[in-house]
Amino acid sequence: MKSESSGDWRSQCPLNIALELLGDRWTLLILRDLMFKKFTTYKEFQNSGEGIATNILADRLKKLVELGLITGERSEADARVMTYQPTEKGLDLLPTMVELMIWTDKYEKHAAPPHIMKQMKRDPQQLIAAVREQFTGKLNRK
Amino acid sequence: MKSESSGDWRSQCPLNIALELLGDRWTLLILRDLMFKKFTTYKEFQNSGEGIATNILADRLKKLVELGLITGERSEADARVMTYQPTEKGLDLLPTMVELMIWTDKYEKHAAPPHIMKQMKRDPQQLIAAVREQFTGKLNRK
DNA sequence: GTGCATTGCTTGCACTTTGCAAGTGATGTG
DNA sequence: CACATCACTTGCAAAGTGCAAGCAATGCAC
Repeated sequence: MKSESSGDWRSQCPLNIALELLGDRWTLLILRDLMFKKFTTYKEFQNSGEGIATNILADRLKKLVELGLITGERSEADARVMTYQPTEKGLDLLPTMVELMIWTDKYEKHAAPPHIMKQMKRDPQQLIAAVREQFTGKLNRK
Repeated sequence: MKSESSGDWRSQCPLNIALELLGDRWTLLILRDLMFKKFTTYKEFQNSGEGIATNILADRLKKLVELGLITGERSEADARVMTYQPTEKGLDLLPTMVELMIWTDKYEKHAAPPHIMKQMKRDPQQLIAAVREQFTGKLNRK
C-alpha cells in the first residue's frame, strides 16, 4: 500500500490531499454510520443499507485506523466483537459531511427526515456540536 | 452508463447520493481548477499539477456537464477550444471544498499559501462569496 | 466439553475503473 | 499548404471493486 501519511502526494494542494485520503465511495459513509447512526461494529456497517462488500469494508476500516480517523478495539464483553470509535481527526470531518448533505438536499431527491435537514441547514454548527457531544469524553486522545 | 440522475441510488441517504456523484479522486479537483484557479479549458485542467489522464478528464468533464455542475461551450475566438464554466449547482460545492481544505490544513502538511488558509479559516463565507462573485453574471441560468 | 451459531474478517475470481501511451479529427497559423 | 494545437478517443495493462465462499476465534446451550 502507498504510505500516504508520509507525504508522497500527487500534489500538495490541501483539497487534493483530502481527496487522496477520503475520495472514494465508501470512506465517508463508514464515518457517517459511526457518527450519525452511532454504529460501532463491523456487522452494523455491513448491514447499513448501501451494501458494502466485506473485503472493502475490512480494507477501509484498516485504512481509517491507520490514518487515525477512527480507533478499533476488541470489546471487553465479547471478544469476537470489534468496537470502532471516531477520533478527533475523524469528528473534524463532520462539517464536510454536513455541507455535502446540504448540497444534496438542495439539488437531488433523498430520504433523510425533513426536520433533520431543516435543523442542519438552519444551524449546522449546533448539529455538529450535538453529534460531537456524544463522543467527547470517550475519545482516544494522544 | 448508469443514469444516476434518475434516482437509482444504492440508498437515499443524502451523503450517499453526494458520494455516488462526487466520490472519486478527480471530480472535485476539476471544480477546484475551475473555481479557485479560474481555469476554463481542457488543456489547463490537464496541466494542473496532479497529472490527470486525458481519458479520465474527458469522462469527468462529460459527467459534470450531464450533472449540471458545469457548462461547456466552444470558444468564439478559437473553435478548437472548449470553455467550461461552473453553474450555480457547481458553485454550491464551494462550502464542501473549503471544509475539506480546512480539515487538511489541520491534520496534514500541504503547500497552500498560509495567508489564504488563514482567511479561509477566519471567514469561510467571505472567501466563498469572493470566489462566487467572479462568476455571477456570466452563469448559465435555467 | 461438544456442537452449533456468531463475529470479523480473508480468499478467489470475474468485472469495472483507472492510468499510460499513442493516435485522430477539427481547427488555427505561418 | 504544411505544420502545430486543442480536445479528445482508442487500446491495453494494471489496479480497484463486487460477489460468493470459506475460516479462525469466540460465545452459548446443553
